[in-house]
Amino acid sequence: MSSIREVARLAGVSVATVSRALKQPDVVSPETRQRVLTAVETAGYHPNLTAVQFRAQRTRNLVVLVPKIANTFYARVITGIQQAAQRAGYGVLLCNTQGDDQVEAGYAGLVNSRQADGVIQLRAHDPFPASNRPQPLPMVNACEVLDAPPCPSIQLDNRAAARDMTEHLIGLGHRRIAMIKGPRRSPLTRDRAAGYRDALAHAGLAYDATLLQPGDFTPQSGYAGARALLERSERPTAIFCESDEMAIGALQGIKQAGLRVPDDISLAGFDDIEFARYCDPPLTTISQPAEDFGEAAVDMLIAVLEQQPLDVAHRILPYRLLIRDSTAGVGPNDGPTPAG
Amino acid sequence: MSSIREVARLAGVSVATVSRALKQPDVVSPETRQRVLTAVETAGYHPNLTAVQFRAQRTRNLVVLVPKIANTFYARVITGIQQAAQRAGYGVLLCNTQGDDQVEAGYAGLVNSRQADGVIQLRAHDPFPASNRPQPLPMVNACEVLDAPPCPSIQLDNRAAARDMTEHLIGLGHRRIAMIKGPRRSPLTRDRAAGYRDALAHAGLAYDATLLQPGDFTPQSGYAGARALLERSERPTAIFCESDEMAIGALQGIKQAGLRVPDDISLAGFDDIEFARYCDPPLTTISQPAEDFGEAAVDMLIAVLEQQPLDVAHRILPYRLLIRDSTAGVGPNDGPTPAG
DNA sequence: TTGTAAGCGTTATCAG
DNA sequence: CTGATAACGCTTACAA
Repeated sequence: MSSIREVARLAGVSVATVSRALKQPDVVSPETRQRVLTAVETAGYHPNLTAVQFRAQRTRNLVVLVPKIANTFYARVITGIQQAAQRAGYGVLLCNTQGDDQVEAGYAGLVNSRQADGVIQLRAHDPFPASNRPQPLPMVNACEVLDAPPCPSIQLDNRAAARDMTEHLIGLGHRRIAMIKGPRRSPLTRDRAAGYRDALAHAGLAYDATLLQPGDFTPQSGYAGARALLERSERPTAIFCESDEMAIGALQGIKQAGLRVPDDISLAGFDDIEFARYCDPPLTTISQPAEDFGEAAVDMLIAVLEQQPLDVAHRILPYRLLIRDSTAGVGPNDGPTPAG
Repeated sequence: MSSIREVARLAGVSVATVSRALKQPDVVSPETRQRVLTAVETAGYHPNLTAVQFRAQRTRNLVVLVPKIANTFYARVITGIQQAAQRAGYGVLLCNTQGDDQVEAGYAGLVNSRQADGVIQLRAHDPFPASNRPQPLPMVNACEVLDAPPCPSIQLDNRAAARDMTEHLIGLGHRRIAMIKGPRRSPLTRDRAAGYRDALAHAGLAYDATLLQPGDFTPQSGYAGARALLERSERPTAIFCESDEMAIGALQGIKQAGLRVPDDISLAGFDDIEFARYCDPPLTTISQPAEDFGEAAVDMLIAVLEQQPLDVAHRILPYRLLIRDSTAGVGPNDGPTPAG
């Protein structure tokens, strides 16, 4: 691999001139510039970016901490991140963390070891151990956000979205609305559950903790949650899952129990993943601007890194209630229990 | 950020000793080592990896060129890549290329600019322009492989897998078996179509080009392909899609046409993505060891980079025919047209 | 407009 | 066992 020195030798100029000819072309004479360009060509020269980064004391690389790359929602967020980063001239180091604190800390260490300039964290957890915490903190927290994030953040108003969905179900006449929740610790779960309670309270409906099922955002847990709910003596007339993946599992569980959606039971998801509209029936859900999360995260992180002021440190992105065919009015046998 | 010099100053030793204390602890005296470690602690020192890479003239980073990160099959491959890379002490630069030659060439350039040591290419395309092609080529081609790859490769025996699936359908009594294909240019498409023809020929069935529909691996194209096939006067009794995502779209198309799977028509996919078993009915498909592709690619690339001999330069990974509920025998009305 | 030379942080070599 | 020093490739004062 030829270095700048080789080019300088070929062009009969100093290395400084080569550098200038490439980085500030207008400051060298046209003839020199041409000679350098030719030499670059014949030498097959490519600047050594590692050397450039080393000298510049920054890499223009961003670390992205993703709990699970295979999750289709995160995949969309990542797509947005990549696009925005490329546009801004930054590279992306994608790290699959499985939500493991240790692994996250390790990857966050890329900033300490100056392999990257900043971190985009897609989980509600601070990956920087108190011991080696860069100042100012080059981080942005997106999607699942800490309660008091030590950095800029971008999230959905999960509580409002869940309230809207629950109100949609209530509006259809549902009174026994179950919820299959996400991971216990997640703020997402807490906020969506809060929105669900908000809607119940607002409609004057009793909150019944036995209508809540635990889950972990996987189809398997949705399946299990649905089966458990259907075994109750008084089964719910609607199930609201905190993610589409769980709803897809729940849908299978409901069908295997011999019930129909939405005739016998309504089903709602959250996220609007690609397969939601290919479900049978297509899934009513909340659509999130996944790619926008990624773009916004990159823009804000770069602003932090380049010490530009942020107009909003904590952004809320809009959602949409997408009513498809998996939710409908309660059937004649599912309404309020007749008196007597 | 403190450098090795700061640590040396604090410990009252030379920078060389600090470096040794950290990298070859057994070569410095215990007391010195202890003093250095203490100094590292109080200085909050982290080695500057950029400097290390610069000096070592290698990064221990691998570039992965992914056509579409949001594709669930690739997501699994990536998961395998990450695991294997981490185990081997390599980092991963994940690049979403959308199958764009320009973008790929740009990312492959990370090797030329020494931001990465090698490339894992998941598409049948050589990302290195002839002009700047490193020698020896630090690349591995996995999943969708070039016909004469200029580097080690890992792939499925797509032709055999498609033949197996087609034979499964023929064994069920199907005679009019349609295929919804992947992108025209892809070797995957060509090989799977070849396997389909193999099976037809072997069973003495006529090959009917009008039973082939174009597609691009998206659910949308599967939907469109299915609708087109069902409009034929003599509709097929089975549809074999070259990917599960297309099969999921096709399934919706079939249902919307008022037909049942598998009663009226059998449907098969390819890949065994997570949602395949959550389809209604669960999808018969070919399962691929996606994570193994990733791991094998990393292992082979590292062998290339570290100039270790490869026992097999071109690996074939095993598939499994997964018979679920979307394929069944032909119905009484779907058999060979009665005479007269 | 161009050249000289320092310096980024690390490690390897060589001398002590 | 430890220290001094050169070198990796590049950019940028500063000098010419």
